[in-house]
Amino acid sequence: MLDIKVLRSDLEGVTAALNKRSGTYNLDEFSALDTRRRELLAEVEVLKNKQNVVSKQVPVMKKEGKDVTEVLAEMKTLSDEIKELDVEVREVDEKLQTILLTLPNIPNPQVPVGATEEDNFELRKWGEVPTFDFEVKAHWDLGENLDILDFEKAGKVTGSRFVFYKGLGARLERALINFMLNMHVDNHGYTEVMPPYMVNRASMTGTGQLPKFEEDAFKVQGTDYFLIPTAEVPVTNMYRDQILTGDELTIKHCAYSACFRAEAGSAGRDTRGIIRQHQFNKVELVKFAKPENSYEELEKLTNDAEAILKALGLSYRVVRLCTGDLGFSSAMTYDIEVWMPSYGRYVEISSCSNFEDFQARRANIKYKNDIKDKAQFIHTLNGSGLAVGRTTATILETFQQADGSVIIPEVLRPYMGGMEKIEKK
RNA sequence: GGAGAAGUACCCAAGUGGUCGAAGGGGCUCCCCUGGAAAGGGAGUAGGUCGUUAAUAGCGGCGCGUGGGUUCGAAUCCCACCUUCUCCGCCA
Repeated sequence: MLDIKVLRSDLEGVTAALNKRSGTYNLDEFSALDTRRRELLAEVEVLKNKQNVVSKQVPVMKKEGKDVTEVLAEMKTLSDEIKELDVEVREVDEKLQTILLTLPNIPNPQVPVGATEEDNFELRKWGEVPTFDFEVKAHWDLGENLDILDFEKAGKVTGSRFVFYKGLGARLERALINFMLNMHVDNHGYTEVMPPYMVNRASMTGTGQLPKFEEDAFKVQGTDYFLIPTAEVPVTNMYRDQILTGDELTIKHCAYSACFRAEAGSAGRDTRGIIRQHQFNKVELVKFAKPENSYEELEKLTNDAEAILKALGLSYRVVRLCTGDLGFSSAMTYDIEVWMPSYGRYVEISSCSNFEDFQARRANIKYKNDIKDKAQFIHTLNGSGLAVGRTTATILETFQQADGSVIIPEVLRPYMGGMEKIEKK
């Protein structure tokens, strides 16, 4: 959520900044409602003050034996007026709130202005793009041939965009989860969390999924719970409505979770394989930082995610998303894209963002250095470290052999019972 | 899921319609006492948010789990919901 005071003081500047994103934003309605709200408040608060003052006099008058019936009659009228105005205030407030909750974050000035992913800015590349002296197979073919991925059974059991991992496929996915978590906990100083996979409406609103993107989420029928689209939601909301102390920061959490996305409107994209599923595994990194060092923390967080790809020996690049490609809540995002041989291009495997105080304002997460200080909003950050299914897909494709077997990256072998290769039985 | 109990400030806790933004205790801060400390004595102690404003100054609105309602007036009465605890049921 944007700071209403900033909107008031620099409406044009904010409008211009938002319009660098995809979509167009007009804040005239906001402006009118905001003015109306303040007019109403000024009016009703004078009346409430009068009501408070007189209410204190009534018992005194009664004690003195004075007749209060006339005063009470007058107060009844006042009370009715207040109620009417309060209703109006509430209506205006709700409209204002809806507008505020549907406005995206202001891009950081460093974010390149652009319309589509074509305009993202490539910052660095790591590793050699793998080459093959045989015809490259896609991970879905490799997976089915090795009998470690089964799309057909998942289609029968559930529906499209689901998969069964089987045998060493399941083992590989699980190995990756453990490898990633261990590295973030042991080498990067994150505290592991296992979050709930369902969250309430307030949490979804806190991180920015609601109210605007309800159709992207799976709603649990008969409840007001949603299946989490990412562990970011429960982990960030752990600290909702809290004032943290300065010496607690930076808080760093990592969390494995299954993630659930309706992917409404994405039919036809990445339909084959495990790149775009309704349910997928992800290890997420979440940070709560002081504003003065949040961008430093974003660099570190991105490096922490990159460390996984380096250890696995997968070639990747890091791009800074342009304004047109930037997510709703983010002020700046680095995407890490891994080389996917079957696609013949880089594919997103991690998205690392600084939300600045956008989520903190929605979720009401603050901190103060000293007890005497005024509490201020913290900055929240998060990034995938990494998307596990996409990592599995990349490993299968990158380390495939001419005979259809796959060499297991060395760092994963301890997690795979020392096994070096996945091959057809 | 059923039955019961509870949610008051940093913590414990009193308060069933009016002068209650809220007794009392603990804690914390300051002062006295002391060579210094403890004990003892005294004083202070919502945080937040919204509006007004140049202002983190004043003033005002809101605030006793959350949201509604009744009333001239609600921590107190009514309704719904949330959370915690106890018992029962069910279950991994």
